[in-house]
Amino acid sequence: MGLRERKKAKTRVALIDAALDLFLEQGYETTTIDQIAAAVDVSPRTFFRYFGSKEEVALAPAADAQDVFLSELHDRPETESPFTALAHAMRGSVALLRDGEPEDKARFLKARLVVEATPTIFAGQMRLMMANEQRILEEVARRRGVDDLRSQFVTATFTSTIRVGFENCTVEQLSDIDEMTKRLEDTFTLVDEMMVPGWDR
Amino acid sequence: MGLRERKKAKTRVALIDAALDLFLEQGYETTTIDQIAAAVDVSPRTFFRYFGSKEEVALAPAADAQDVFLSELHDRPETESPFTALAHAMRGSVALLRDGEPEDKARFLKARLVVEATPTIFAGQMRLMMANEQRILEEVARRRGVDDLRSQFVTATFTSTIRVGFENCTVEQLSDIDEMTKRLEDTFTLVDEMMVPGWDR
DNA sequence: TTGTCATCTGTCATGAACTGACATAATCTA
DNA sequence: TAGATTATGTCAGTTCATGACAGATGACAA
Repeated sequence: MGLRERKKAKTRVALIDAALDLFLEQGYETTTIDQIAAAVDVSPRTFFRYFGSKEEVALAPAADAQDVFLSELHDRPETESPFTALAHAMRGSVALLRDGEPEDKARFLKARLVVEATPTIFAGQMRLMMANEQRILEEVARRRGVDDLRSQFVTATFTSTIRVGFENCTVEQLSDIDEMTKRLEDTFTLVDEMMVPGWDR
Repeated sequence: MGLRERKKAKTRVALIDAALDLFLEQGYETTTIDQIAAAVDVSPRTFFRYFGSKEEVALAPAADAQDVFLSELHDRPETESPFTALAHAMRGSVALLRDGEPEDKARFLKARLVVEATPTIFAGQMRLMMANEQRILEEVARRRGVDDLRSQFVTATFTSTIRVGFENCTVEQLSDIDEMTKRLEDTFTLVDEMMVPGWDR
């Protein structure tokens, strides 16, 4: 990796970190692009060369996490039923985060706090999840052999499960990956109880 | 109702209609507040006295529809299980629209086309749905007697059902309420097949 | 009817989020 | 080191959104 590429990656991360810190400190709406750019010593125009919008920088960690999840999903064995594969892919993604760089973990949790605190960003995350749902649907349809209403419902149910699992957490729970994992498992268990056996086949 | 109040309601509807027509004609991003205001012969400043943002005018019909749904939900008999009450409230809302003023119907369908065509607005609709979900959750929790993970899941499942039912429609399906109803019933039937009896009690 | 009050509306000024154009500076490659 | 690429800064301009104030309009009582 050349110097140019390394510098770019560094600037990108610096912009995300500076933005998240400012968002947490003084709120998303009240911090300006100028402030974020100044904190990293680049021009405001350069900010927009890294991120298409102010919203995008706040959602960058979430977007990255979704890419990780998708990659985990594609690595699941063919024998697993769709929902089982989805659940394990989720567990794998959380594990990667837990065992990864502390800075990455901190960044992810900060981003979650910002999302929870800002309706605009929360909506953006929903849009992100919906976009991701299309990619998940492809995998579910592939495993089931048909792209029908049921495949869509299995996919939507997974999204709901994740959403419910992450939602309504206290700040403590939001800041602790183990707590998150526990909550997630409770929700997966609940789904198991509520669904007819073989519902996702 | 006094003249002032009538005038206000008229201006509001005129702004929505003008905005939706412009959005459909030339796209959401490219139409300006100035254009919308000019089409209704009011100042741009006045537009913002009726709607907090450009997004809000596009989502006004969706927001109104959600209020109707909530009202239908509260009218459902106590004996119905949560999901049954939700499904019937949805049927009731659609029926009200079907049998209501043709202009209201046209406005609702136009708004749906705009939402489908515009990612930003789509995200906004998600935010609306999430906000509404909180209100739905209250009713589900009330009927079940407890606000727990299961109540949240029942609520989220309903939201998913509606979303899947309305999603991936052709423009024709989007423009025809009977088609929408049919699709919705198919989805409700599917949920019935996939869930364990009494799952929402 | 008329005068007073509350409310709505238009005008103006301002700030912040973007975007295109172009020049400069940094990196890469031969 | 020279020349090609690519990143960055500067500048000008558009649009969204909001506060302040003045004028217009409907509401209401004497």
